[in-house]
Amino acid sequence: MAAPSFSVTTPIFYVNDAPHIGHAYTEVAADVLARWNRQCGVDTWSLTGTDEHGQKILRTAVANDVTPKEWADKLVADAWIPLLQTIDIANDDFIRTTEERHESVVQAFLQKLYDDDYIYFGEYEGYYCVGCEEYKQTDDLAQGAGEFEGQYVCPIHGRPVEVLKEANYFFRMSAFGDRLLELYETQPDFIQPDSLRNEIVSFVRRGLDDLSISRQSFDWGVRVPWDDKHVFYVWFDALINYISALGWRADEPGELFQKFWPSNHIVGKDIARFHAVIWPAMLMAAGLPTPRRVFGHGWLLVGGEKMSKSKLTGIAPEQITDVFGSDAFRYYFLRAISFGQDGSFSWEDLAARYQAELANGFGNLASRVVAMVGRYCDGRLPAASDVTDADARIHSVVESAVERATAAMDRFAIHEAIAAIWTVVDELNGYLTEQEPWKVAKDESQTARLHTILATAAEGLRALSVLLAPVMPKSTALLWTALGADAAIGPLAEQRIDQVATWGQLPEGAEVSALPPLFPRIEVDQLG
RNA sequence: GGGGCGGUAGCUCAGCUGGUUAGAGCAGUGGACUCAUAAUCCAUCGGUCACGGGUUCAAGUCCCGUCCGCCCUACCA
Repeated sequence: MAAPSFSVTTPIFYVNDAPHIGHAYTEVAADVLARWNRQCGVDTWSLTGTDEHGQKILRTAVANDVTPKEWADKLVADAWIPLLQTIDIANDDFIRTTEERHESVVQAFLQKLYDDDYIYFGEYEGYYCVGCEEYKQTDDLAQGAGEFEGQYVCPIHGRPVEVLKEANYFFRMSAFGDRLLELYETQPDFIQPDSLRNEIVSFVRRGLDDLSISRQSFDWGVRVPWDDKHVFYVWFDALINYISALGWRADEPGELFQKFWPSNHIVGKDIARFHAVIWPAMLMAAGLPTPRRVFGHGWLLVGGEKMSKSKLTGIAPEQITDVFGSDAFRYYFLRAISFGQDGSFSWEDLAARYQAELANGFGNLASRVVAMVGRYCDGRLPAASDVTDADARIHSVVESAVERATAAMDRFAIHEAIAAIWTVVDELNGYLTEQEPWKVAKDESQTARLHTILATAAEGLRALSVLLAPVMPKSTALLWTALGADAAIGPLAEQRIDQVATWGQLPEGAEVSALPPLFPRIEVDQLG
């Protein structure tokens, strides 16, 4: 049997404008899943990247008086790569659709479909919205007013649509309806969450049309290999990134592809259909395995409305990380929002959770334990001796948290996993208050008891560091070092989640060093 | 037009196949404690479960209707 492996992708982001917290949310979720699996000892691979073709980018570039490639290069360098730094993403690869390694795979993939008669030449006429990059049915359109009087306008972009008549290549997607339904049936978690699955299933049940997959009205795209007057439609080009990055070839699948395909796709629910219908149909046509899972997360609501780039309600991730840090960003969005559902964002809620959960809960817990080991044990980790029910209870809470968090992460229920882990924070704070080590320390006959309490608390922090490392890599690393764990048992990133509940890993005498506040209080006037 | 989702404490949300006095976190209030980032711990206040009917011994939980918010999707023209 092959070694367990896990691969996860984000959508590749359209480089037409700057990243907002919705993009960052997707990135963080995928990153946490990747880091978690990696620390479970699973061979893991995570992918993100940028989507750089299409008419919209061409037009934006022209408007800015640069070539589309120059425009894309600039945004990738100035905005999208830095985003990954801002929110601390540890991706294994970053693919750009303008890279040769991608374009050649797109051509090979579609050539194969063409050779096997899944692609044919046809004609299409319809209303086309440049903003959406897609054809619209008339009922999807609004009547224009004012300067656009008498024209159809796209309700999303508020701009008139264009009538296009194109002779294009079409993909025979209509042939795959039954096989897609069978896929949804036999693999119920192929599309998650269930609400989204239901939508997709009923969409496919109504029957699928063939898809126009090429354009000849402009040339910013991957050239159709058998007809150089055409370029591929941007979505067809883009979806293939998931296997081009793995080095797939028509004749030679390649090592990465063999090992990591099929991947798990994390996407916003608005593009779930591309990933759960079109993409698997393309893969079926090519005779390749369909994705492991397509998970559509919800939208971030700001003031009750979907945050969107076209409505300019976007918040830049740095606005948050500059004040609260990347760990808090990662924690907040994954903890406060049920993964898969829409979630409200507000500065008030962010600040409140930062204060209550990170500063007062986890951060302060770390401070008090480390400070007591310093004060009462000269900074040397003490050993536990006679274990009371209270001590044993800490251990069992950790065991239960690991079990529940692992089960939740397997379902991509990230918020549930974090909630399960957080029971350890709450339990430890209560344990310390009840055991009153500061009182025990005043009685010299109770030194053994004092040591047991502090050793138990430190073990709890060790477990928390490991369990929370995927979510908050920076602060847990600080805590890990302060506990002396780095020197005693090795780097945090190498600690296994499936072994974290084994008690007593921190050795007696480990050097516990001072710890600055992990989540310093934020003054109100620092808020954006 | 059809289908789906949501409307539960000030805020954000749990409440599975109907079953004792509807829950959590935060915020508020009172108390305990001092190791810690004026942190922690305990207690407590707070809801006609959108509205109106119905089924049932029993409904937030099922059925019908209405209102509000959102999503998917058709047709006539």
